[in-house]
Amino acid sequence: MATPLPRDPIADARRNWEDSGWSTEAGPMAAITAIMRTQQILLARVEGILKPLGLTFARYELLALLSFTRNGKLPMNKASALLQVHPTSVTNAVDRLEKAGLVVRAPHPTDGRTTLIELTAEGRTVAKNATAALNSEVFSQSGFSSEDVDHMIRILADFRRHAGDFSG
Amino acid sequence: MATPLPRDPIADARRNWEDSGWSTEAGPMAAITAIMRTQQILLARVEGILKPLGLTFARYELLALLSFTRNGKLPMNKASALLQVHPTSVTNAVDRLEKAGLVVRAPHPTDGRTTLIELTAEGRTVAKNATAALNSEVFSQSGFSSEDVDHMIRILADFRRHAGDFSG
DNA sequence: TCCAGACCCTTGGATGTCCTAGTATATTGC
DNA sequence: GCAATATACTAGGACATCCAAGGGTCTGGA
Repeated sequence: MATPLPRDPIADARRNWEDSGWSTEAGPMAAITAIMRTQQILLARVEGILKPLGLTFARYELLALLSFTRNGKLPMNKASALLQVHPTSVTNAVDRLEKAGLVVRAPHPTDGRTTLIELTAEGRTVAKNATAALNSEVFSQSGFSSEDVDHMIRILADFRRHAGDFSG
Repeated sequence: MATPLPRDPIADARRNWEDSGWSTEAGPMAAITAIMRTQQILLARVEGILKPLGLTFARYELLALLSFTRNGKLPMNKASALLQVHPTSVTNAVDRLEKAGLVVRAPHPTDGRTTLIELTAEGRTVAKNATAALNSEVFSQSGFSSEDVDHMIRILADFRRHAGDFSG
């Protein structure tokens, strides 16, 4: 990470692919590899901002989701569906957030199987601060031009819809 | 994954951002969140293909990198730099690949600090099979149009260069 | 020549993700 | 009404990633 490489390793990989007879697949391979790498860079930035606040990206996402609900409550399974992560990942995040006093678990009033996650007052404050920090430190200077942002949102939304994330 | 959501959760998040006074940051937030989710979807596909071959994406990347070198050897630190992951991640991957007989560790001829990773004959075969599987099962039907692939490669390369990945 | 600082790899610890069960509660269908 | 099926959450395990530390090896300047 310290020193930039002299050449783009993904462009090199693409050339290797083409030289090996996979010309058709070289482009998608390069695009997918670039997405993987970009995600890694962005995640590192986000976690760097959240760490001083005692949060990780996974926990922040849950906190932010709760803060945008009307009453700060959400069933675990709903959170799992909206965040599109495995239920055990939500259990893990809630365990840690609860230990930090940012959320509490509460029984569902009518369904005994369901557990509600409730934002605490402190959790709401931390969520607000974290959002402000991410907006000013990451999102407002993402490194993407405005046109590129729009373009990516469109491309990736098409992809996600096609992958079955949502039907809208 | 089972059932698609009725609406795009990222588009909803974007609306929440705008309603909270973060209009400027809403776009980049949505784009970045979409990249995170897309990476997750793609990684799951890739791992699903590699699993029957006894590989994970991390191990495959190392195997593929080695298979494209002239003699199938690479110093650990070089692999770490090219794959752009932490040195300990390479140690971890090599440990498992070595246990599986796909690579071996060898001392560097002139620098006593350095360890070389060497592809075994079996490792080369597995790498070839894995690449063929990924090309036919993932890259050849990525879900991105040809234009979108080109566009993303350009956008993400700009981003990665700007982030310090490479200087070329 | 020789030692301090730089570099390389590994170990140990914290997190997160997924999968596979296992337990408890709801729902459905006969 | 009761058994079979479906749903919700959690425990345990496998992997991967990063960071912090530690021990071995080089190298350059005094």
